[in-house]
Amino acid sequence: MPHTDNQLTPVPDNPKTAAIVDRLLTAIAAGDFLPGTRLPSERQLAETLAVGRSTVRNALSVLIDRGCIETRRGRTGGAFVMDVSSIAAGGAVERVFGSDLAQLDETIDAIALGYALAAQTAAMRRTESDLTAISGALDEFRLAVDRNDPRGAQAADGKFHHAIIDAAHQPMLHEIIQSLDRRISLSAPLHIWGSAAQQGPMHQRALDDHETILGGIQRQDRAMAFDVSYEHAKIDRDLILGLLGRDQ
Amino acid sequence: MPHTDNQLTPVPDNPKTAAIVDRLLTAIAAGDFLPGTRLPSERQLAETLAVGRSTVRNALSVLIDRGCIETRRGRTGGAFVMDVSSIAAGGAVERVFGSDLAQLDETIDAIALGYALAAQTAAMRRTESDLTAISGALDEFRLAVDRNDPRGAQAADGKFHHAIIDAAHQPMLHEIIQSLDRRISLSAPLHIWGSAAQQGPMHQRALDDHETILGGIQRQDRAMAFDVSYEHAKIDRDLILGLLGRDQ
DNA sequence: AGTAAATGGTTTAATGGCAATACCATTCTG
DNA sequence: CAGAATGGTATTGCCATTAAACCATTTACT
Repeated sequence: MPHTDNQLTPVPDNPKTAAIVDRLLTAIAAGDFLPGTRLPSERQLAETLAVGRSTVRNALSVLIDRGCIETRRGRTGGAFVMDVSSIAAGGAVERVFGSDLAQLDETIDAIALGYALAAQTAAMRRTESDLTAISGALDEFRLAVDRNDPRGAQAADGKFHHAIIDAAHQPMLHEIIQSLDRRISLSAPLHIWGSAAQQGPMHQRALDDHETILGGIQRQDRAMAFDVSYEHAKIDRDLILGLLGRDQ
Repeated sequence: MPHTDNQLTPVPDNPKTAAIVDRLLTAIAAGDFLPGTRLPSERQLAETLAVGRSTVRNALSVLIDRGCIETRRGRTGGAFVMDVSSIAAGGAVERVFGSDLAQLDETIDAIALGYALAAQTAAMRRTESDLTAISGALDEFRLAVDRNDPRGAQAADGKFHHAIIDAAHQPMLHEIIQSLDRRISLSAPLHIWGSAAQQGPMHQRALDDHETILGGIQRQDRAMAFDVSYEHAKIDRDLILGLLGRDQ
């Protein structure tokens, strides 16, 4: 009965530094900067973000502390995104979500709903060229799985889901899903398969799901697209819980 | 094909003040503070938001400039939320969305999708007590419409939709919808019916929609819940376009 | 080899958002 | 009329942030 949600939560300190950390983690989580990749130079980030270089450095030092990046000097130096395993190590999940595993589950559910809504909407709005893009990404994924190429599979997987979101023709949906993804990814990157031991079964399940989802979108069967996407997104849940060493 | 969305948008200046403006607008848009209502005192806001009173005042002055609130002094003074018509006047919509009407449409579509997803999810997850809450809000709404009580109808409408979102049992969905609502509401409050001349027909349409939505949720007919909610949310689109004096 | 260029790392001083505090002006309550 | 609660104003100081140098390291180019 009482629906009094207080929006008036405290404002964080060091707001600019925090905002930069936020943006960089978002970009990393979104796959704009894959592990091993170099971030833009400090001077460039300062200009892009319209802040001083010192502030950028403060933000970068936070990311270094969290083990998300490391820096190298020299002409070809820079800030490099750490490998997934390095980030996942050291209990990053616990550091972010603490003991509140319920919130983690809730976040994953929200992400799953987001992807499912995207697939459902894509089923209604997709054009022929959308279908071409999705099916192209699926072919890539299948090829990478056959080749036992986890890196390629990861890239193709991102492309596939991205193509579906594009097919929903709703840019804000894209933003929302990304911002939700970030909440998980900053501690346990979604694109985590590269380090998973049980790649094989996961990839096979993902491949089946992808094919079913594409079929649903092609036939404009939105219930199918929704349901399979929803369950599919929960793969990440299993992976993360596996990381935590808990079976539930 | 190219899916390179740059997350690295500039960091705003005066971040704390901006954050407070943001939170207050969200709260207002969410209906936590209805028109005519008094906001918490400056000193109280400062404590709640964990900022200095000067910062709160800076934020309030922004809201005053935008015509969202006005202040009165004295013991019973404070910052009062302006009436809808006052906010809607003066081309506030144009000021925010500029000439980019496409983005406005896109935002409304995203909101509609959000409400529709909430209704669909509610259809799957609702408990008996959820149904009681929704149906209670609907009764209130019907009563207010019969009484020709626009204020009451507005309040009951908010309650109805809120109850549906609650029934989806996904708190983040609630956050997301609110943050989307805010983008519109800060310039053209969604709960705008109080000032609409064509209250009657709108209320009747809303009442019919509400009943159909409740029926869909009761019968767990998620397609029905989704579709009617989606179209229902577009009522706001018609209202805003009407405000703009454009027929499309 | 040697110079230039591009990067991260460091220091410094100036700026300005913000916090803390006190006090004034206004208006209602007792 | 006194007190209390509010918005409005002014003062002071802190510190996050900026800007501008300069240093250290590594690579590219001549």
